[in-house]
Amino acid sequence: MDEKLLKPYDPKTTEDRIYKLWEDSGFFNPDNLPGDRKDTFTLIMPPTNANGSLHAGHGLVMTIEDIMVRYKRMRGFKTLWLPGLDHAGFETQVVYEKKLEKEGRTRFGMDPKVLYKEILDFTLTNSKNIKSQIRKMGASCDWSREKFTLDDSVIKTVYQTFKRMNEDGLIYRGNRIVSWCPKHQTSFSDLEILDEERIDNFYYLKYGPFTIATSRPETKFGDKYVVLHPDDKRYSEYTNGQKIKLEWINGPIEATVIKDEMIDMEFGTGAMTITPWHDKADFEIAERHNLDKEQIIDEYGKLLPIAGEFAGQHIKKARPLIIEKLQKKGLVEKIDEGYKHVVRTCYKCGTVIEPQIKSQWFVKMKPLAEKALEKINNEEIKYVPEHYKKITTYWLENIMDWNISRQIVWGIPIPAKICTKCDHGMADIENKISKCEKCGDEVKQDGDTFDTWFSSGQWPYVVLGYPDNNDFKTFYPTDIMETAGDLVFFWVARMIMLGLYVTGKVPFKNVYMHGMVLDAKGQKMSKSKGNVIDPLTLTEKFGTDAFRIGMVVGNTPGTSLSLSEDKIKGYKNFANKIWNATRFVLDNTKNFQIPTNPEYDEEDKKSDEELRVLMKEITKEMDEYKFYIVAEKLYHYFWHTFADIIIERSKKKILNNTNADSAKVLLYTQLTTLLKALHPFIPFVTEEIWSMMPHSKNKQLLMIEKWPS
RNA sequence: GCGCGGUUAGCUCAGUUGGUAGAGCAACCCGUUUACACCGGGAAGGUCGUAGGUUCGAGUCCUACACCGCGCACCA
Repeated sequence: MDEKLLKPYDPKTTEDRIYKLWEDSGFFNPDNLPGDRKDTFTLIMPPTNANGSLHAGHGLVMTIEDIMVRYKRMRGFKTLWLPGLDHAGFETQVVYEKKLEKEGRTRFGMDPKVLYKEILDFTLTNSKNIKSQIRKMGASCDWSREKFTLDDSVIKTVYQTFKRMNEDGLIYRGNRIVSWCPKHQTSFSDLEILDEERIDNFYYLKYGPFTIATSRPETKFGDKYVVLHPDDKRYSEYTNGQKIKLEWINGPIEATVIKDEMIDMEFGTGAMTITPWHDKADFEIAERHNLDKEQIIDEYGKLLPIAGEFAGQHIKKARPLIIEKLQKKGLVEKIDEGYKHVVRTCYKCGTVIEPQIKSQWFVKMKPLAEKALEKINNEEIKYVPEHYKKITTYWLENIMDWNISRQIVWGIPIPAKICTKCDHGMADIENKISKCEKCGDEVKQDGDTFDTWFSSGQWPYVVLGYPDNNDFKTFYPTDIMETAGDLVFFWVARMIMLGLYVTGKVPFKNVYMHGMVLDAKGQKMSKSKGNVIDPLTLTEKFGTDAFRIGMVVGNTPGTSLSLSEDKIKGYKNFANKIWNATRFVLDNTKNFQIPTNPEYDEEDKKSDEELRVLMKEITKEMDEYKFYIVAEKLYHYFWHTFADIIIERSKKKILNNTNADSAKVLLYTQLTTLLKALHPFIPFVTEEIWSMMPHSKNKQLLMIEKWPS
């Protein structure tokens, strides 16, 4: 017997060695797998953010996905798990900005090329670290196919898609309201914006014969349209287009009456003035009635010359001063304190979003969403857990156009030229256009980059080498997309839409969403709270196997998981239990030939049957992604049936030599079966034990053994 | 405002088509039996959020409500 077995199981001296064994075997690459494997199983790893180190959420991703992959590999599938790293556009830029800040620098004013190079170096350095951490988790992914979201091949395909969408009329450039973050100096899509409930003052201001209500008096300088509902009897004397002279913040103005059904007669006074440059709803009214639009607030949140004496002031500081002036002029009717409303903020820094009109690239989403809805509704894509289907279809049914321009350097440059005179935008992936195709004037390169999700939304077919690569033909559509629940719109829905648009096929047949990893008290982990659990500290302490099985037991898809050290510790004991049980089994089956047709006594026969039944159940549950229940059942069976009953029972039989052979056969075959079944969950300890089994000399790695269904 | 999820043993959570409530951890008692004290044996612990309804029978289905968490929304 192997001498290692005489001591307790030691993950530290085992895991790296075993991982190397796997990696050197080449079996992570589906092309090298033994046997005739007709059916493929493909899983694309969500590209890991390369800007930091592995956190608990990554630990969960690697665990669940590796379980899926190892199981399918053992089931005889030609199994591909394709790893990738994410440059993570805006996310990384924010991380890097913080670094710059610490060094007393700022990205503004920096040469974009220098900044880009710096972030690239930073990312590449960190990515080495990330990759070794992924290996630590035991991930059996095919490193030979690894991709980075800024690889040339990725950019090439993304450009092709942009060009094609543009030709198909799915992309347009235009002056539209965008969500602008005054701190980060970039626009966002609607998904990067958070709604935050706030309590503010609500001001009732006299606007000629009307009273208007607003929470943002600082936007009102240019308001020259008053909008009323056509059916509002209170205002029936006023007609659409009617001019009214009135005294306003900085002097007399002429206002125009607009009748629009969008007005809610119940709200405020039923009369509203509009600021089309800084409010989406107002913008739409202005578009409908073809009204003037004027910028009041600049990109940094400061008032423009139209604000007169307030010009140059930051809106936050100006607001009370403006109210003071209005009060002096007798234009404030009343102020409601404690007005509860929703403010939109930047999801990264919490700064209040200032809507601005900007000329940027937008994707027309309706036609894309309709195709996606069809495939989801007819179950060509299935969701686990199912309720994500409802969430997705609701979002798709109410989809808004997607702003894909970002004013940051860290990303894929938008391949387009912009006319310096008429602002016409032209897709130009070959960099050939030198004159505006509309007015013939000079053009300049679009300085913006793509929203990072525009490229990662194309990930499944991009990484497989669409359209000509063999991998694309073999492995696409992929089988499952496993990712965090909060990416259901950001990423999953967009992959479906873009995948259908570009390849005509769904990018994956199943979506499996896992929940968030919370701390032991069920609170969100955050650096400021100081409750962040580092998965690598846990694997260091208890072993990767213990961490992995601790992550899945009782963790149903979609729901968040509370992670505690005690739980992981319990599974460290489990790994050791298996280790010790193996010692007993091997000790007692020394020099014993396992017969091909074993004869069991009555109770052993029952036990043999019991495990077969269990394996049938488990196999079904594995196919239904119920890893949480399989892990628990295996744990329970191993400990409380195999160890507590079968091993204990065998002691007497072997000692008294009554039905000893039956006992020995049962011990050996059950251990063998259980090692295989446990392997996807706790790959290291099972592989290590496998190598010490007497049959192992001529045998292959456990990772490619046949699953005992 | 609309929607989604949750509410089951002290804690974390399971509970597949409705048929006498489960696991892990913690706590309690006993025990060093030749794989393992990173152990074994035993016992304890829940009117399944509330109120109705359907049913022979409801943790499970229906309806309201409460609380927690989350998402969506152009109410100035």
